[in-house]
Amino acid sequence: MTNELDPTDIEILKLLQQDATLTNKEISFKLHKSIATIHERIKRLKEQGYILRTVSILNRKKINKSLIAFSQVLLNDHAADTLAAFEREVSKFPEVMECFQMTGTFDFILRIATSDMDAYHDFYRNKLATLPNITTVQSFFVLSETKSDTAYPL
Amino acid sequence: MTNELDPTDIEILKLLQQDATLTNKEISFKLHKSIATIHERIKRLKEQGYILRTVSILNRKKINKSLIAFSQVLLNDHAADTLAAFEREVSKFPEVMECFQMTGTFDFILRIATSDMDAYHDFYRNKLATLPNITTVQSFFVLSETKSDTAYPL
DNA sequence: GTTGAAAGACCTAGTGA
DNA sequence: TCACTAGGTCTTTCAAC
Repeated sequence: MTNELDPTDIEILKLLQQDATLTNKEISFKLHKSIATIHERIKRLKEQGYILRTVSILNRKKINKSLIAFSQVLLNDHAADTLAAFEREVSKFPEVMECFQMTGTFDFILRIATSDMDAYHDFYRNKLATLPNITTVQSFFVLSETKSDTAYPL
Repeated sequence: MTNELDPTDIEILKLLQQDATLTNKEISFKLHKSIATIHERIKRLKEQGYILRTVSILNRKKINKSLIAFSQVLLNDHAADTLAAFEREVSKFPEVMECFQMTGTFDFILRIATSDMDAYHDFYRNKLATLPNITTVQSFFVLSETKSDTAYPL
């Protein structure tokens, strides 16, 4: 079986990125295909790793995660071991939802979710700033969410 | 019924943030509750807006979105109308997955998904840079993903 | 690759405890 | 909150095209 996507696969992925509670039946109706075809396609898309996982997205304001920060971190040593150690340790903090190594004037960008500025301060002081080899941390805070999507353009 | 979360609700949300394909039966087994209880809880969590939606997360490298950029945008005018107009227009671009208004030395941060640097360049030149009132755009590119989670800590 | 059919699993609402 | 019930829906498989 081929490992490339045809237009039906693309449409299925578009739909599931927006709403993964759609049943095979509903998708088959939208795409004018049989239920078995849709079932087979989705099974293959999961097996071949196109679909990584299916998750519920929560309303962060209702679960007391009102403050989102993006923190840019610069290290004072760029040996592979140092970078790997930072990645390993920072990933353990539950407040850190994302960690990317970046091009440019800093090394990493972190997305940090906390309840408020006090909680962020606590995280910064007692967790992030205790990691070795950090030169600077520059943080920016989300004032408002204009667009917040997990779907890639297809 | 109250609008606060008890420990069972928290556990359900934790599970569904990681894997929303779990059946009520599986969740009831993990949490040592009846299926009816789990069903009732999840229904309520959706109705009360704790669970916003359920989506499939795709493998961006397999769907030709290898390049992720974070772009910091500074505007030359901060009237409410200007901000709103920028938000409205930038949200229309499918490459823009996220747009947040931020505290600090710039106004917005955008997460942009494209296939490669050529595609990013095209987006920048023909879409983003054509919007009015932009003073500067500073972009950083993801070198590697250390952690990429949609789940909030609970 | 696609289809329809069929069996089994699951969802959902309701009852009574 | 639970156990149980029952109807309806969905998933999953498979022989056949």
